[in-house]
Amino acid sequence: MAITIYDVAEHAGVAPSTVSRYLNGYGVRKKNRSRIEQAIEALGFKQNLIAKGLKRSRLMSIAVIMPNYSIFFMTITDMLERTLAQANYSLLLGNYEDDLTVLQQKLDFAEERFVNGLVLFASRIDAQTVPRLQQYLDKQLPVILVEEEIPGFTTDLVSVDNAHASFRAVEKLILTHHTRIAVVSGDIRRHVFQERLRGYYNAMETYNLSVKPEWIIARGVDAGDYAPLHKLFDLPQPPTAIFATTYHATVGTVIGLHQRHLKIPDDVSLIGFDKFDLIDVIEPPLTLVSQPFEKIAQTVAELLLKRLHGDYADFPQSVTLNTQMLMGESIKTL
Amino acid sequence: MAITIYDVAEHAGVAPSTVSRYLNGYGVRKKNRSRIEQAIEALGFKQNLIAKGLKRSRLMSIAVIMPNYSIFFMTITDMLERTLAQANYSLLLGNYEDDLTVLQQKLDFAEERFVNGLVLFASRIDAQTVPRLQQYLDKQLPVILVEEEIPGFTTDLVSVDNAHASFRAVEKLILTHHTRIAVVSGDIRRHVFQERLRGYYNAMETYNLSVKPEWIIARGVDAGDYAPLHKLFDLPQPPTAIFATTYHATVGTVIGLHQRHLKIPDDVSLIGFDKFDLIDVIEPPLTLVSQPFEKIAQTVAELLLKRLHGDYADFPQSVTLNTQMLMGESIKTL
DNA sequence: TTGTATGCGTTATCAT
DNA sequence: ATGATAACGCATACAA
Repeated sequence: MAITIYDVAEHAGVAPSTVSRYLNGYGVRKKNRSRIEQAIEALGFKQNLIAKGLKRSRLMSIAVIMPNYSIFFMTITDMLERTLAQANYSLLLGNYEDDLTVLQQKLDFAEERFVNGLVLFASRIDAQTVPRLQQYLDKQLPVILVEEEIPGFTTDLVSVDNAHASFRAVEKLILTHHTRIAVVSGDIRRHVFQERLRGYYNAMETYNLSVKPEWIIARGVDAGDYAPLHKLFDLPQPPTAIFATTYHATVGTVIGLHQRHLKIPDDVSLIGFDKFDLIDVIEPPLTLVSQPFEKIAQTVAELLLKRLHGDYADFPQSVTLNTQMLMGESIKTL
Repeated sequence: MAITIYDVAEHAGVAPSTVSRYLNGYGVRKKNRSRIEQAIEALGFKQNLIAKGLKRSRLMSIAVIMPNYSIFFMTITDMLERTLAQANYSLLLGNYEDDLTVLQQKLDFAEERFVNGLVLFASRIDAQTVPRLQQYLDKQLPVILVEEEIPGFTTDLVSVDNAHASFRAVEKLILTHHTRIAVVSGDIRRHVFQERLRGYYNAMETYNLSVKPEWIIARGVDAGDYAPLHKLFDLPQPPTAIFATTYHATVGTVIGLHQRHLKIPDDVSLIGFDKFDLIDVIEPPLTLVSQPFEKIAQTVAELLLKRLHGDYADFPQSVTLNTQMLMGESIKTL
């Protein structure tokens, strides 16, 4: 078969266990070390991850589980892959389709494959799943939550300042004298979008502006369904500005407005969320709340690696990263 | 530790090897079978994939390697995951960033993890990588290519009728009396886009229409760079129709035309490629060449599973699936 | 068909 | 610091 530590040991004139120790970073006499290194080089030896796994019950892999394969999750995952691959971890991908039953299956699936840890993009995860996740932690399997916390589950979390970012975004509109500001929100059942909506309410309240319920489009502008958006402009006093709290809502709003022959920013001002490639193609350039994807991925990876090394000193960490406001030309000063 | 086949064997009053045989679908006496099943149920036994892997040198996983995490690849991957998970295979994801050096690394990485097979989305893969891929095949590791073949490498391939689909698309424009038809193409270095372009040329030639070189925008309308598109309409005789050969090109073209205040289809007719969710949001509904994602994924999975079962009877298979033309309202009859 | 015994490649325990 | 040896959980050659 392949080259094993026995072959290396023989070639180097030491015992297999010494080779093993060398490979795992234990102390080895200088002379032996160089001989082993030479043998490894000469023979082209590579560790057998399965055999190692059989002892360790871990396969040097990280489960990355998300509610769907959207561009946001995949962007983070992509960056995660680069960092973790360097640390010799592979990614085991899972899509739980926003279904907690499927999530349980994926968690089982991942554990049966002896993953070393879990990165979970949480979406509407409730108490029923918490015990299952707790089992991961109990088995010393780190769980890092991204974007959204899970009520009742204490673990590391990497998220952004959703409420604050939204506050600033809406404030920006208010300071340019907009008072009738509508919101096109992502799925309001998700905590992250509730937070962003909360930022909106806070801003409106802070500046003593009243909010009409009909200004809040709660399910976003999903595939083809921009009727809610149109209703906005059938109001006797239509909004002069829109705050879109997610990428899809942003793009959907742009097209919907276009469809209605409303020009940005002349007829309606817009501030959106998330800068992905397709957004560059929109005219005028949009003013956007931009999430630091690279930084998110980096933070997740660092935190995960730290836990994998057994360092739980600062557990649980909750890292909140700052978003950035990209100034485009989609806001008109009234 | 966990429950092993030894525990099951003891509980069932048989030898461990009998349990193993049962688990692997070999003949077992009826009485023993039911006792084993009962024991498994009672003990909550689950196979240890690592131990199994140590014998088989395979970890019940499939490497899915792609040049980037675009929506096309992820859509297929998503569907692949569902089918393969049912067959107890996990997906090991890799992004080779359109870089053949990285691809080699990913191939090594996957093999070190003892994947059972490989699904490869090929993009501009040349002869230098072929020997490495051939090694996979030589080790009985099936390699299924998706969308694009690799010159000099013989293996299973699942693709769509790119040239034919493009021919029909352009023909559709021609039959509605368009003669000046431009193309916004995906990266022309990729075989798949060359094929689509070929379909265009074929159609034009078939109908005795001449093609001006300046009608061919070869790099697509990438992030923000729609200058090439604008140049089209600075021509003394601008095109009356555009054929966009990829999703990005399609969306980019829509926005670019909008930017230029050209209306679809009144000013310019458009036929694009690929129907993803965001496209639903475009007005008017576009006429599109639609790829059968579900069918592609299904075919890949079936073919892969067949190979994994050791059935190479019809190797190599080249399955070409039919695209569909979705009739929208983006073509004007002149 | 079933049981026994051995090996897959590594790590860990125990001496030395 | 090093070497011999026993696991880890399963599959299989061989014998029965």
